[in-house]
Amino acid sequence: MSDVLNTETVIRNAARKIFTSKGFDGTTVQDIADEAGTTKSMVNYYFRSKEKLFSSIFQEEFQHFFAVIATYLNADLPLRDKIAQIVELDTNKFSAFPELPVFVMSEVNRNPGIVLSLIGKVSTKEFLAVLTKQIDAESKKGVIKKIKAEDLLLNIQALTIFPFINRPLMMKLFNLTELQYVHKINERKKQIADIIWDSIKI
Amino acid sequence: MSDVLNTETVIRNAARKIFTSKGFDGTTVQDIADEAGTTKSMVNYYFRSKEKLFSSIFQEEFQHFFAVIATYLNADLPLRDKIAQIVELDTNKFSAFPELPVFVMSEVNRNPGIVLSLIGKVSTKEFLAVLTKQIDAESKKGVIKKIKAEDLLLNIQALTIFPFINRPLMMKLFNLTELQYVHKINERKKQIADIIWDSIKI
DNA sequence: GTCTATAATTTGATAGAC
DNA sequence: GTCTATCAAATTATAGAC
Repeated sequence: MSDVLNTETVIRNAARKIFTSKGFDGTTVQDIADEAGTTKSMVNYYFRSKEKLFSSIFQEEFQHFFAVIATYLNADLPLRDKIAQIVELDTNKFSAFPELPVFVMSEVNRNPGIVLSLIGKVSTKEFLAVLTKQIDAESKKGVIKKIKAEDLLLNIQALTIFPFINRPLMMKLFNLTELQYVHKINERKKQIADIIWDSIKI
Repeated sequence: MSDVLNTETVIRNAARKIFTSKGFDGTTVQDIADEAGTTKSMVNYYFRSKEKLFSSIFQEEFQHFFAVIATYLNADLPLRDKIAQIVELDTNKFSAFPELPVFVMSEVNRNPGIVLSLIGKVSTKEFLAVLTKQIDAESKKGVIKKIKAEDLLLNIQALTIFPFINRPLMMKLFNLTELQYVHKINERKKQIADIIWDSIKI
């Protein structure tokens, strides 16, 4: 592994940084070239257009966004542990990449034409099949209520992700320092898992 | 009341429509002029600059965004009813103005320099004082757990608002029609109130 | 107040020398 | 592959006629 990255990689890394922090509309090719220490021509030479470069970056980030859930949704764990696991790992991921939720959510709403076509067939039926079966089994045993897997997932994501989207407002309105914000995010791991479990247990 | 609106109002309404749907970065003065059926010159004549016009619109929308909570947070209602009331009214509001959550959340993250200065002193201490006292009283009676008012509010907002931000993804990944989406949003009113109440009741 | 014209920059993208 | 130069279009904003 060389320490010197080739130009294409340098540009890609610069583009990821700028796009994820300023969005497609707020980013110029010049911004990316400056961040990469090169020229607009080089950006267009390697990626043909701003939109193609953006698409490439978004696709990566979107997969990153769903990576934890996609991996652990079908794990062989009791439901309660699975919920706690997903909340824990997603919180850690978004703490490491705090701009990821805003990036995905903003672009999906602001530039659906560019973005939604990239998402393609995630075939949600399969995506949720194992979890649905698990809920079915545990609800027949009378351990939990009968709920839709997609609703369970929506509530987990809402409670986990919203604070990352709401962060500037939370810090402003609740007068939080960066440290207090991070502390609250970590405290929430257990709280969220409890809220979700309480909402489905019998 | 005349049916004919003056130019300033027409421009303001056009600006609200374009800004809330495309954001500050995605909007041009020309877009607004076209929507208003006038010229760029007129937009700048009345509002001096794109940024000043945006600030004016954002301030209005931000107040709109918090209107329900600000009104009902200190209402004289049992906590359980108050929670249900806020979820119900906020859901109705965001159903009528579906772009409001994305607008506020995106701009707060993408253009904090323009936006956060407009929010000013909402003096959260006062904002939450009554609710905090109410929680204190009911928790001393042993009816509910002892929680921070700000955390309760955060969870209510997360569960209520997130589906409006996540809407394009939900519709795509869960294969929902517009009608099914609206139906789910309305079903969630009771579900959210129950989730929140279950999470704090003893 | 409203318009046309235009200034001054910036944008995304390409041409062409090396 | 990398650069400079350049294009055509678009951008925010202003000047000035009416």
